[in-house]
Amino acid sequence: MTQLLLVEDDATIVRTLTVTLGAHGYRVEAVGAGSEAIERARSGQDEVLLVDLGLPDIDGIDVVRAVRMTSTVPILVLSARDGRDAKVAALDAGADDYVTKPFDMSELLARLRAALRRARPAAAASVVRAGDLVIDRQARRVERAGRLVHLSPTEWNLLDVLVRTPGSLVTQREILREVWGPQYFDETNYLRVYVAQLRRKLEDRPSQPRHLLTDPGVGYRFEP
Amino acid sequence: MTQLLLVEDDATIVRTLTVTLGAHGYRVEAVGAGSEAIERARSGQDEVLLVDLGLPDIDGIDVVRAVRMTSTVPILVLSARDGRDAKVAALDAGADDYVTKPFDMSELLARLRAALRRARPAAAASVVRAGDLVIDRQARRVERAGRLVHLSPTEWNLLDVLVRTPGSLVTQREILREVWGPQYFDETNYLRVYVAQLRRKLEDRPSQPRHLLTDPGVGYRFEP
DNA sequence: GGGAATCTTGACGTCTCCTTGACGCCGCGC
DNA sequence: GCGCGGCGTCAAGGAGACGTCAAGATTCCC
Repeated sequence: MTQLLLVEDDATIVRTLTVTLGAHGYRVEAVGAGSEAIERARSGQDEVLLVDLGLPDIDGIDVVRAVRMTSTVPILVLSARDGRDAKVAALDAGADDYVTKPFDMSELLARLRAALRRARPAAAASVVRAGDLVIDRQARRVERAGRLVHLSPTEWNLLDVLVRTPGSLVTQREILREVWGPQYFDETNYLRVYVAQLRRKLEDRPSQPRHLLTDPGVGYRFEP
Repeated sequence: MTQLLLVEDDATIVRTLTVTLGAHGYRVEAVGAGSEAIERARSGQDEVLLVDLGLPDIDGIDVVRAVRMTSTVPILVLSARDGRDAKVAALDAGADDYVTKPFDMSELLARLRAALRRARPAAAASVVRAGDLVIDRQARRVERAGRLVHLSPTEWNLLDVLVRTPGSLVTQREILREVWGPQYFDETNYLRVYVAQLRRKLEDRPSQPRHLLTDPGVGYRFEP
């Protein structure tokens, strides 16, 4: 269920969208005035905003601008105006997308998915936790017990391959191909050396690893 | 200057867009085939992709999907097809936006701005503290132990790029692009010189830095 | 036009990282 | 009991990246 705030004063459109979006996994909350919308957006309970430009009190573009002052929530603007200037103004005010009425519902849904897809990883970043380890793939950062751990490029690439699929086995061949290149497929020496280095840096007792596990003869896995 | 990869096989459109986008602050690199695009996107040197759907070798949607496997770079799809299905397919494959040809240039520019605004790291707090350092990004002001530290323009720009995402690694390429411009991507000399200058001004023991850290062969990070 | 600040460039010593080989341990099959 | 293969560990060497310094070159401001 995705919480969506609809800012729209036309009761017919509100009804249509509430039903249709509701059928596609959205919980729709509707407000009719821009001032209400700004206040409610501040509470941060909505994951995405759908803003109509034709509001009774405030211009929709000002709503977008006001919300953007305090929030990075995705905003889609709906409008009957197909004018170039309105689009540019809305997008530059901070809107993420602009859909012209009459709009196609499957397109609107696709654009909502796209906006949410972008917004979500940013909020719940691609961070993997395991015991006292924090691995932030985006920031290329590894912490152990709150302290930054320095990894060499190869060490990081190896860890990244394993962490990408937590808990599941990655074959030696696959690791070698990803980290060193396809022609290194039989250099299992490298794996032994670098896995050992990672364990020394990341495990409490490198000789009895809890996170970087060996499947003898097959490959390695990262266990959270 | 923003580095943009244009994936388009029609030479006329390439020429038009290169000129027009170039006049608006984009450095346009064009490739005509999808396979080229996928390979080049992997290098991570482009800040945004503009993909045409009608390519000679691979379907543009597959290009989008392939790039999305390895990258979160913003992708705008250009297409002559106005069909609902094509839009939905492209957006669900990972495109950030879909613009129908013939498109209005000012709208395309606005959509590019919107996509880039989202992609750029959510501006960290305007004031960042680390030890006895106080860095006010908005005021362009740096204090160390309560005393104002003077930075040259380049020194400031470099520090700003690193402080914008505290704790996360910034690649050499990215720093050079942001501070000196895309064509300086291999002038790592500059980095060494300016990082050293910053350390001399900001670190207690420049030879054992605590905040401006090196990841040899990869980049630098600001550690609070 | 002159001086100061800033940027660019090159050289050199130092350090990190990747690679490689040797050795010991363990489990398994003979 | 013994040999064998796979794994973990260690350390050395060389290539390349980095830190440092200082001398031009350039820009900017007065």
